[in-house]
Amino acid sequence: MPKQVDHDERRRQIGDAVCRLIAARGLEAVSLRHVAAEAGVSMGRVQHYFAAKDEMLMFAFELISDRVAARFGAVRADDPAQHLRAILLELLPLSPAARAEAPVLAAFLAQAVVEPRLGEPLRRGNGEMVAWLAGMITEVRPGGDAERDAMALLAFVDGLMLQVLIGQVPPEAAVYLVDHQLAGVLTCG
Amino acid sequence: MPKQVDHDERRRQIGDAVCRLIAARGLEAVSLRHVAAEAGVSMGRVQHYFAAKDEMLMFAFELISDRVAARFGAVRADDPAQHLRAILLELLPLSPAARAEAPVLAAFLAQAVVEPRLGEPLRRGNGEMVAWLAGMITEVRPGGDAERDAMALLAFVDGLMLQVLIGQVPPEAAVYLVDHQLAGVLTCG
DNA sequence: TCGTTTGCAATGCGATTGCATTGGAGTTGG
DNA sequence: CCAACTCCAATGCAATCGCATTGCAAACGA
Repeated sequence: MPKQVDHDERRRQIGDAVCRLIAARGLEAVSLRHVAAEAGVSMGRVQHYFAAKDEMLMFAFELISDRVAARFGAVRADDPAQHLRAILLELLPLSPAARAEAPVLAAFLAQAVVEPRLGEPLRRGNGEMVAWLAGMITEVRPGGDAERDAMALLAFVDGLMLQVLIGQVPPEAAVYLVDHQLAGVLTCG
Repeated sequence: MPKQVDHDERRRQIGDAVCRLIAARGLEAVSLRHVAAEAGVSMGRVQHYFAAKDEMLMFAFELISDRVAARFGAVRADDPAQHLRAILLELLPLSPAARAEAPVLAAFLAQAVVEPRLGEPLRRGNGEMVAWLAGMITEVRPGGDAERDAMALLAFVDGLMLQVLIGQVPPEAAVYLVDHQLAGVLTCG
């Protein structure tokens, strides 16, 4: 076997550069040359690890999806209600990690409107999220349409994420809104 | 005065083509040539009415903003609560007109994350919307933090619009969710 | 040592981009 | 009639795009 490098690590570095570009200047700024420059590598290397631009973008999408999932998985809480709240807040661009990932998510979310290949994994991820939220809601407040409340909560934090990203809602206000929304779900119907 | 045409009408026709392109294939499909082809005119004409691509995109943004505002203005209801509900439903891609405009709004919304010049008018429009919603909420249910509930409602329907657009939530379910959310706001805290 | 395979850098190519330029058809005030 | 002005079609141009091709350095098995 000749010269060997960590293939996955190289792909991850390039995918990172793609995400940074999307976060800073949007999806339309992603070109092979820009990605190579952002990653500090040659364009030949980018082409060596990704056969086509589209494959690179899909990899970047899976990369941030996995990263968001990892952040969710790292959330710990004693109380189920606190766990629920922590997860919802984790979706908002409050922490540095979330602030870096949220613009990328928003860009892919909008792209999914006109690109069915993005919509499919996005729907699956959202579906799992709804199922998890519904389970948590049932645990905290048995009875009632937990799945409906889970879908409503997810739509709410998704929209709130965008509002915070465009500077419409300051982060502290977003936390306040989430808390009130959550209270409404868990106490009222 | 030499040959005269309806300048605003011509700009509107081209702006319409831009919106159709965005709705069908996203912002990145907008090029002078594609717009000209979609509008059924020559590229020279597009250039004659818009000095730069950016100006054309901003015009398209104002165009759909005005159109959404017009749809809101056309909503009539006897009951303030019914008025509130009708406006919220009008934001979702349920009617043919809203279905055509929502993908365009979503594209500009995502673009506003990385383009401050879009964020400013978007924030102003959202601010007016929140003020109106808060007024209606106060009218239906005096007392309580109406502005907070208005912001929450707006974030909720914004997120729900995206969920419907990507096929995550069917339209009927969206109506059901809006009704329940509204009931929560107007009856509980 | 030598051939083979991997990992890339470099360059080229056709297509497409936004925009500038040119020129002419059509209309009207002087 | 004609100079002037609007409207716009056509074409050109430099830049950038995604992708293909080429070639070579490095590393290992034989």
